[in-house]
Amino acid sequence: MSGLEKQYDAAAAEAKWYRWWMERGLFHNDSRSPGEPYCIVIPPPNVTGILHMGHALNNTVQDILIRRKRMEGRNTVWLPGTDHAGIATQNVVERALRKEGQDRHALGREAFVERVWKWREEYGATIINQLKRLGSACDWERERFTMDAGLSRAVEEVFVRLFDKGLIYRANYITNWCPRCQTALSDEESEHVDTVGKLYHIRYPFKGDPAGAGVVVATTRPETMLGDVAVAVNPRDARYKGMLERRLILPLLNREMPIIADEYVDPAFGTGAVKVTPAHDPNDFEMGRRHQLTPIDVMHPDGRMNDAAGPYAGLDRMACRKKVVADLEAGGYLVKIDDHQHAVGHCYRCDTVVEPRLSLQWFVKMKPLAEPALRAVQEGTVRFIPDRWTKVYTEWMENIRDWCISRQIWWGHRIPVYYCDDPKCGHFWAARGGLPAACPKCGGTTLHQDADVLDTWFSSWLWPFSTFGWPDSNADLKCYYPTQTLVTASEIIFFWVARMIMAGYEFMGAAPFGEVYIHGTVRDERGRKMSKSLGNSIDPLTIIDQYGTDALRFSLMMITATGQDVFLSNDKFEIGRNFATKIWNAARYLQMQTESAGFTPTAGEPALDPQWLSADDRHLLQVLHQSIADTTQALDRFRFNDAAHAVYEFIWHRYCDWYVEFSKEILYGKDPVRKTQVLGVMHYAFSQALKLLHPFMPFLTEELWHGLGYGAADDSILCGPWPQALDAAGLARRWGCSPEERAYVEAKQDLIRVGRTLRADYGISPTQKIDYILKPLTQDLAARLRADEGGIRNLLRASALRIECDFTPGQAMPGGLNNQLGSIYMPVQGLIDVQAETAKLTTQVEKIRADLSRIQAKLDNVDFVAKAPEAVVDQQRAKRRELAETAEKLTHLLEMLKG
RNA sequence: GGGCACUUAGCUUAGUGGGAGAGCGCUUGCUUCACACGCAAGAGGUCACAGGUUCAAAUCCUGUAGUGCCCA
Repeated sequence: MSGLEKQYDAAAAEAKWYRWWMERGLFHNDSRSPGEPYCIVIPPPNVTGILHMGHALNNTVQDILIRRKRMEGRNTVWLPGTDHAGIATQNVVERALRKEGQDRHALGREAFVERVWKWREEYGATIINQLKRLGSACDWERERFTMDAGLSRAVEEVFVRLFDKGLIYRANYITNWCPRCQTALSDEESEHVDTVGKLYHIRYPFKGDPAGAGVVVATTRPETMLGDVAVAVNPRDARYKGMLERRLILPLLNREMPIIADEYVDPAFGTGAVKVTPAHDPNDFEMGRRHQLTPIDVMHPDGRMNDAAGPYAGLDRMACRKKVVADLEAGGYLVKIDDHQHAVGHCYRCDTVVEPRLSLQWFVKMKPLAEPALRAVQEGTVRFIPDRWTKVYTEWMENIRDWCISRQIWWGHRIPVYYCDDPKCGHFWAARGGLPAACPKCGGTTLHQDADVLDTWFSSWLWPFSTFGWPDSNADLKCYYPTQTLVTASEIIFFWVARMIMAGYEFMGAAPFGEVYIHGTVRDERGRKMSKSLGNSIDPLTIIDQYGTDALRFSLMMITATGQDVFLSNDKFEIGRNFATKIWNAARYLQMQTESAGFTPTAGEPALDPQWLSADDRHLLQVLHQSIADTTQALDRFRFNDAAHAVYEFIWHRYCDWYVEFSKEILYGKDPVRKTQVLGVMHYAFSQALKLLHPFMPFLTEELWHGLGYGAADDSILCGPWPQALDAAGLARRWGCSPEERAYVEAKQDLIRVGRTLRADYGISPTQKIDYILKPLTQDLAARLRADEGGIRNLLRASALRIECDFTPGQAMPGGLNNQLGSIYMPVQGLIDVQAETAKLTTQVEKIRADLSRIQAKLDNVDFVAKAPEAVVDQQRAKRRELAETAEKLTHLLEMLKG
């Protein structure tokens, strides 16, 4: 056992032990490893990403689960990796190209994709390395990337199967179009932001009556009027009866349009008449279809107006809006402009306002896939924690809409659909293994592949099995699928969790995991989401440098209630750092005492002879086992903050505050047998506590595990076993513990606290030794307290301690009371402030009398006595007795004071 | 517009029917032989508001107000 340095060097320990774990392959398992499988797949971070606090929270939780299960002897695999983040990564590389004065179109598709791969080789490991700094016990031999050959093959396989089943189709439809990224987005990728916009009321005159009242329509996007093909009203709307035969003239473009009747129109909204723009609005598109109207697309993919916009061609959509409004006003068509709050879709990648736009895209038919996935959650095969997410999931699944999976970008899995270029044939089909030799329909050999790539989530939804080699069958896939726990944030329940469950049933015939733990969102002190653009992020790596990885992890867990959002500020991380320092110093004390006693510690349970154990020893052992039970149970219930609190409370407030202080009397004393016993208790308790703490603070605990010599040089704390809690019977059998004795020790601690308060009240310096007198309630207690006299004296910093059952103060002196044990007096010559002391005791008596009368009122209530459970009534009676006794004793103390 | 969550000490919060707890901050004293990133003692709460259920409500129900999130 080498001496521990005065200061814990977190950075050194982190580098040392992570390498050490890796070298020993402690994070790796396979189907041949012993134990029941326990597997987690990581929510793959974007390859472009850098670690933020959300990742820190997410991965700390996973690491705690994995390390704990590993210690319990399970065959654990935590599978890590990254996703290729199609749009985000393409954006990053395009930005780099622009800086060089290039663009991807000039470069060409093949060269561009090559360039992205090069970028990924150079920067793609950033977040992986950051996950390692977080201490993540991932099985790095299994690291995957969604663009790997294996995962790409899985994507192709899935596409072809769904295509052949008729679940993938191609259609002209209104999709969320990002004019900046120039691609379609899925509904989930368009984020609605409440915006105060304008509602423009525009008059469309009747044909032949240009100055007449016409029909007034309202719109939030006036520039889309250029694509109007009709105006719709509700058929039951009396205001428009008889107008259906008349025709309207579209202002600015002077296009003649019909008025149509459609049930969709809400007569109560605005004027009850709506413009119909099938190429730029999903509802209008449906209406257009119902009435056989030909859509007019007035916009280029980049958001500029096209030739169909006539004089507005070439203008950006926002500039066009201004000009259209000005022209309408000039022409006398603008009736009014109201403020209007509505939700506007924004691209989740670049925050550009999304344009609902008609385009030809690929979709997945979701209803058939959703059915088993919905059932799985309703039947409890897949469980959400906290439970409330079940409802969110269910509602989304029940109203599921088809998934737009094609993206007009180059970085991603290219859609494996091939077209026969023979104009007489026109066949297209999905195929595995690249460009086919000939068209299966006409035999033609001029073929081309679809230009689009797939949504990144189309590869992520296969993650729990594609990462294990699917579609090939193998031992690991059989062993680890289904995985056990998925840990993620609520933001991607729809994007990812729901779709994984669907894919699991469709392709593996089983749910991909049994439980989904949804943790909260990391926010700043003011409750705002941390984001780069707000500049309110706290960088986990800065925190790691400043406080250490363990401090970051432990602090996060201490302040994060299950499933609640977490509010962070820099100084919150002091919790973990201070705790780490506390533990370090407790270890130094233990090591120091161990060395000077010539004691050899062991990791396991020491041979403790119950006949030598003191009440305080047994108390600590009981409290330890309570803490083991509490921590274990909290972890089972995903109550990470409760688990962290349980360990913190034990180490700091039970072990350090009381037992270490108690131990000094013996360890600085002369009884070698007691020294051995106390050191045995301490090493046992400390080593078990380190184990409980290991999932939270992996580095510090490994450092101390070795530093205190608990394992062989090659033995890691990570290898377990996880501590097993003894129940009351077990504790009694093993060490002769009893609840009664536990209560005695806690009463003794309270008595010491009362004595310290007396000292503090009289402003006596902690260093000044003074006398105390204990007056126990019974001779039995007197005997017990005498046996503990040295310890009590030490903790009170008393020069002398008299223990007398029949003590009566000869003069007024400060005193205090413990219910179970008796009174404590502090004989201070000439210092007693009778008035202050009387006031203090009087307040105490008054408070107790108030409590007493409340309880008395309860017991006088016949309904309470008749209807409340007997145990509760008994408890109240016991309490009444206890309070009455206390009041009596305090009154006695008061009388003494008066002399 | 629909749904979900939250409102407890100055701050961050735990606590799902029977004694209001913790961490930080604050006050006082202390460089006490592991630790000042510490020790000891202490102050501080009409549990958002209004009703209801119950012998009993921070806790269950209804409503109101405020805050946040999700969906349309």
